[in-house]
Amino acid sequence: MNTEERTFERYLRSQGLKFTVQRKLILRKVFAMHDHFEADDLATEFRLEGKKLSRATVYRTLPLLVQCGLIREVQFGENHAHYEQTMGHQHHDHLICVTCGKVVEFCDDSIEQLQDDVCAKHGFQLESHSLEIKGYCNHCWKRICSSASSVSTRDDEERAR
Amino acid sequence: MNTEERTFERYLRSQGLKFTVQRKLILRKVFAMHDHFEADDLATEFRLEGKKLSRATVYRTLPLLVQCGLIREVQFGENHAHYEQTMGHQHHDHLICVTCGKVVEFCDDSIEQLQDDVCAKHGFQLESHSLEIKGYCNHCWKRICSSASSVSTRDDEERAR
DNA sequence: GTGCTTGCAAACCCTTTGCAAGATG
DNA sequence: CATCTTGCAAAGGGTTTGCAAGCAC
Repeated sequence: MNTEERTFERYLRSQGLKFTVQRKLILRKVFAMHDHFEADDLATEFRLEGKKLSRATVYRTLPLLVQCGLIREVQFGENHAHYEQTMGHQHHDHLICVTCGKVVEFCDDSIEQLQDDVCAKHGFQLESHSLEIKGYCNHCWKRICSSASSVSTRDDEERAR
Repeated sequence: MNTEERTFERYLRSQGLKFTVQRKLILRKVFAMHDHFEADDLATEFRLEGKKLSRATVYRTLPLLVQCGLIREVQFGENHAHYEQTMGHQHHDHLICVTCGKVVEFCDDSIEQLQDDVCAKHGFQLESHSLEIKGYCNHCWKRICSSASSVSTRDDEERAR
């Protein structure tokens, strides 16, 4: 059993909850995901692998993983939840390309520091923060500049897959 | 006709769209709102005033107002959209109390500058950004510290209304 | 008139929940 | 064996959409 599993099990027991097969499978899948994922991504993968694990269980388990600090919820401006691992990933924020949807992670200590200052100034006790910058990535920006008439949108990209 | 209306009308015409009664009513209501609002807030107000204006029309109109720059969408970590006016409101970000839900607006030029730098470093062309800091407001933090056993949650606050 | 808009209701997506059957400690 | 958990399917919010009737230009 690895670190995440021990952390999760300890958390569950501390709450009088049980470390079930399903919860273990979800934990493993979450830690096998690269980058960001949605609740539905997990459910779909389980279905594809032929593992019986209902959407409801996924939706019930993710908040537990958030509560014990193994994952965090991130906002990408869409009206549904996205998650990412916290372990082995220091805190970071996201740059999102509004054209192709590409997400770039970045970390900036100065910004973090200034956020602490803002909190202090307004008498807030900081708990978490999320900074989401939207713009055009290098690739898309060049394409827009070179041919303003035929811009590929995120929809086009998705259709192309 | 005031500035917002002229802006909206000009935008609509430029797109071959029409400046209907409903669109004018929604625009006015939006500019009569204080702070932040949700699509449903508008629909509900119209209903209360006895004005016939369907939810569908509100949902169809808000994106138009975003596209012409009169309002912007803001994320508060809930899985549905919130909006705020842009005119007369310089760019700002939000501090959100995780306990009582209070939202405080703030503006920090240094943070803005650093965001520009981050974009430049990653070859992004900045389009917009949103910084959302969650924490405990002064009031809630004191209450938590003084009585760790009886913390009022946002749910409690809502129930109390 | 032509074409964009509206209202309605149904559909949609993401998420939550009640319940009876099944697992866990 | 008491309790927590699961899967199912139904319900729940917020949002979108097809369609026929209604307006704007």
